Amino acid sequence: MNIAKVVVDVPATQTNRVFDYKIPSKFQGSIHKGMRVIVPFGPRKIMGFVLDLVNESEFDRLKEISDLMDVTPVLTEELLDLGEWLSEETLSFYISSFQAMLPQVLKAKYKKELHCLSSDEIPVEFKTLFAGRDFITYDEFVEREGNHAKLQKAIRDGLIEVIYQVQSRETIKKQSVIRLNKEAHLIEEALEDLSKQAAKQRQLLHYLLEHSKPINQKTLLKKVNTTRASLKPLLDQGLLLESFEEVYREPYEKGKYPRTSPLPLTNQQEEAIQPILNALENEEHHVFLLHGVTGSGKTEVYLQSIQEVIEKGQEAIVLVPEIALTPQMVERFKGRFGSEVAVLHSALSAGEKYDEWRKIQRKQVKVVVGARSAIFAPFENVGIIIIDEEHETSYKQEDHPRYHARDVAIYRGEKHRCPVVLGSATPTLESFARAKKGVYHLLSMGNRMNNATMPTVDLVDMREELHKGNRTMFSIRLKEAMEERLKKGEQIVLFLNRRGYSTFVMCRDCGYVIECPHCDIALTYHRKNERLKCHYCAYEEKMPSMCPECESDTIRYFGTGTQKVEEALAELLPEARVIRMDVDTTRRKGSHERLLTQFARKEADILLGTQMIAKGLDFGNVTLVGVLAADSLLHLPDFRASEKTFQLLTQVSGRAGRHALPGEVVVQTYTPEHYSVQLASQYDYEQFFSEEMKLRKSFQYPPYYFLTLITVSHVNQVKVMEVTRTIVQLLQKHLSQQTRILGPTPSPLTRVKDRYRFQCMVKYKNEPNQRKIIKKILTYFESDIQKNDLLIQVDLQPYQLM
DNA sequence: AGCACGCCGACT
DNA sequence: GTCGGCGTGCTC
Repeated sequence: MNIAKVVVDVPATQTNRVFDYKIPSKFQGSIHKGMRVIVPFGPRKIMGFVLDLVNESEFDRLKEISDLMDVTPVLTEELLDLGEWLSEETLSFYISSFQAMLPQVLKAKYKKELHCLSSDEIPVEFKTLFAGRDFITYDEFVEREGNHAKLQKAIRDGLIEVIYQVQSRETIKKQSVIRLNKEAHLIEEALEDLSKQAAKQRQLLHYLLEHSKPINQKTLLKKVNTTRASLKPLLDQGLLLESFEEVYREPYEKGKYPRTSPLPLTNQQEEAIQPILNALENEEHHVFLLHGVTGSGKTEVYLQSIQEVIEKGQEAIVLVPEIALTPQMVERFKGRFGSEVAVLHSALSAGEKYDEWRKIQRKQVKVVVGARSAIFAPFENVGIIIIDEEHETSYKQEDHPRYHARDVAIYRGEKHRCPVVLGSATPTLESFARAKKGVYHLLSMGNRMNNATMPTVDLVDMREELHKGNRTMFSIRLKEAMEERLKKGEQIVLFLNRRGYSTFVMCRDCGYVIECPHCDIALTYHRKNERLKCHYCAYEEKMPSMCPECESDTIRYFGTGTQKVEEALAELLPEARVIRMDVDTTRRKGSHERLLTQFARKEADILLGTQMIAKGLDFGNVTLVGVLAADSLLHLPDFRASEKTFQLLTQVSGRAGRHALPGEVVVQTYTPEHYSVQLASQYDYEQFFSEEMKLRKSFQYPPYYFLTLITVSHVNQVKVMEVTRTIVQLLQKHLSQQTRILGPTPSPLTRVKDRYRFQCMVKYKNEPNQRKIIKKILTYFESDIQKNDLLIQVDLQPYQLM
């Protein structure tokens, strides 16, 4: 095997294939599939992944691999296959899929350097630029000098050489470890020779003689209560030896989590877990849909299934939504499986993520709990894959590769012949429909643990409140309920859905709304620095004191943000202690955890927050949940709006009355008659499912039809419309008769960052050639894409329609 | 994506 | 004649 097939780090249509490279003899035997290598590509050097090792190539002028970037492969053979499949499936570049499967620090960074070869003959202006240095970065050259012609001449004349550096960003944390460097009797001798004043040095030696084991420098100095100053002479004399050993960055302190044991299962849990255990035993791939109401004990089912997997010597992947990856959740897994667990989520630093990933790669852990990308955990003997809160939209990646973690899970589950468990109180219609059809295996848990009942839900019609003259954001019913809890010392969770309710600025006189000059959307008011910001581009401006249109000074911000609710709350219930949780108050590392701990310790009466408090929280003292605006999601231009509303209301209601105390939910809405609000208040998923399915059928939406969303964007609106129209025509010509193609229509966000956006939607039942046709269409527009900055985005099975 | 090559107009 | 602008095409 002296030839490597390499996918290079150039995300472009023309380079989306393998390139062959000769393996120099010095790398023979040490190079393996799945490693990163540095290869010459054109005039530069770049990173690439080795996909295969072969003996022959069609190409006759092969270049050699320059260097290896890894000692062991970073991608297993399974993941290499998965990456290829993922690229085909999502119409992405191979390189993008491979990068998506690895921690960010393994992404190569590139440096271009100018090396001075002959400092005598070099032109004066270069001499000052180099100022005696051997080399400068290309960026520095561009910044300070920038004369390209002169540079090229100097290169041609052999005075300057361009060197391309490829570096990986990973860093390995090392710690200093101290050990004795001589035999004990020699140390004893040295002790006698030590100066009388060297008390600390003596103590250090004594300590090491006593324990005779290598010890972390920090701990040693602490034990002896000294500093490195007294250690240094001993190292210099060669009595002690210092070495640097690799350590993992520990985002979760060791031993912090008290160990838990498996709890006895209820009958309901027992019935749910049995089919999973059977599948494990028979090594069968099945997809299970675990439909369990909030508080029914799904997590314990996961934990005990994983236990079984570990006992079989296999590994487990658990996905939880980013937002639910709270310390509470981590605690449940760490508590049960201790150091066998790696945790991967976005709040970790790049280095921490890399360390957790390495624990998986080295098989030092058996379980990974993580957000979407943890589905690519490089385990080689996966025994179970669990996706908690299966309906969460965060499982769909919104940029390339646009994959859904559920699809990847099922693909890997088939490969490893292991069960995949999808858990939810409110499954997606797609999954529930598949379960009903028998494609998935349905497991139901309809009752809560501890015989707790679901909290009663009061729907409050906010239109009536308005008629009664109540103009505040709290209904009389909610206000009374809150006062009652405060009196009893019980706690309250207030939920506000920010989406679709952002705080825009409007003039009360003329109705003028301040919009982003680059995007078709109202600017959002940020109270903190009195500025208006655009959520889609970086634009921001100062909050004006008068209307730019009519110069009236009655310009105000509208909408309901958590900050505004907090202020109103302070007015309404001045004695209540409120914790506000939103992106602003949880931005700092660990603040999420701190706020929740405060609330758990009953240091506050009310927890007010957005999405992030809707899931996974479990506080026994919470007996009231208030939903301030239930229908804020309902009117978004999204066929899943009703489904999302139902899911959210159900999830939020689930936060109350989970233990001994009964719970109550007050839902404020402007559309109490809407079926998703009604049925959520009755906890009737089945009924909601059948109502919603009827609508999906008549409007031809999933799960009856598959969707493909194609979005075209360009600065020129006419161009966008033309291209979209052509795409629609091409699709109509090549796709089957039964398939419906809608469009061209302007996107819900017609202009973003000064680019116009048009879209078309494909609704189909069966289109085996769709990807091939779309690929052809993309090739057709290839030159426009490359030269004219045309952008065509294809999203198969889109979640976000905006 | 870079980068070189090459063609064409403007200038020493 | 030479320099530098950008369109075209290739990268094992």
